[in-house]
Amino acid sequence: MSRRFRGEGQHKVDTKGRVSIPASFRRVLEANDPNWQNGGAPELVIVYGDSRRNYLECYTMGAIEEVDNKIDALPRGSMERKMLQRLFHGQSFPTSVDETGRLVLPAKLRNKIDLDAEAFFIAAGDTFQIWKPETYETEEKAREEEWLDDLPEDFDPLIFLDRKPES
Amino acid sequence: MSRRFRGEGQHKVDTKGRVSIPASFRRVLEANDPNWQNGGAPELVIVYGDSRRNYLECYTMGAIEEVDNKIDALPRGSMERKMLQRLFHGQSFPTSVDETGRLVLPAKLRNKIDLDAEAFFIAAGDTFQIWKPETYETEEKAREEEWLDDLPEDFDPLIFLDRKPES
DNA sequence: TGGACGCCCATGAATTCCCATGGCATCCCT
DNA sequence: AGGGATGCCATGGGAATTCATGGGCGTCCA
Repeated sequence: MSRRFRGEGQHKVDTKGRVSIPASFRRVLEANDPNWQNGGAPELVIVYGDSRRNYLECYTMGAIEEVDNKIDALPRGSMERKMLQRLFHGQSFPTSVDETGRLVLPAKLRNKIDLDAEAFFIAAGDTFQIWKPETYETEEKAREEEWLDDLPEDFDPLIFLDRKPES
Repeated sequence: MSRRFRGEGQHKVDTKGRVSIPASFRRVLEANDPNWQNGGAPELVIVYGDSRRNYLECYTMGAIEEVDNKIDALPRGSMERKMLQRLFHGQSFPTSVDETGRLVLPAKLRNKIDLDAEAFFIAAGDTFQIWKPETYETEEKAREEEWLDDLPEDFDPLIFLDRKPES
């Protein structure tokens, strides 16, 4: 079925660190978990990264496997490979969604992004992210505004779609 | 079949947020949904955007896939890519038209464009838009009038067809 | 021995599914 | 041409299911 996540949502985090994920995200996790079977709990991998990253990035089993394959293809001992292994193998946390559609975020992960009572979820292609709502609001929105301010009043981001990427 | 939507229409929105879409739009959605098969419910993606946008934009599966591909082609980590991902992956809602030809607009989306008992539909190339009738009337019509006022009495828009856009 | 975590159950609200109606237009038969 | 019969269209209502969220109880282990 669908390979990409779509949509956003905000859910409560209880004292145990349990948090529902948007229902539509569950469907994507299920569809991209080769071991998933009806009724079961889909697995996923949460990549939390180094101290500078202030959100959690969630990969479907299919997506993380793709990443793993790409890492395996890099020359052994190369810096790139080391860095990516640290990020995706070291700074990550494999888990699964329970039968009621919830994820359990261990204290360690919650503290890392300073999450308390609420969590904000947003789709980003073939992964989705979990943010502390305030962080998302201030950091990301601010960055967005700033960026938009450099553009004409009635600018429509869509023009990027039809422009060749520069760089 | 036809790739573009054509026409406009107005329909009632019931208390559950259900609203019929113009019948001709359904044919286009069906024709542009690779997974659609006779009798089934065509899927679509509703992009609602940030707080400044006061209408909903509906993409056929074919159209949204094109957008996705273009986003994938942008450099990872670029601002453009992030912005477009936020808009098309985050601020969007995947759904489908049911067997009776209706769409269900969740409260969140209805509130966003302040929709109540009626919804106005208008074709826009390979997408169509949903407006609160009053908003469309005041905002869009006004904008159109204003624009026309700047042009000579006997101006014919067809001239644009053969002219390169100025950018 | 007290968290941290896994598992089971519970509930109100939102959402989906299924069925129903009246109105129009079209098609077809006599 | 008259007059159904047919079929799609717009809309409504209620039942059934899923969601988001909360609480309790064992258990493992530091």
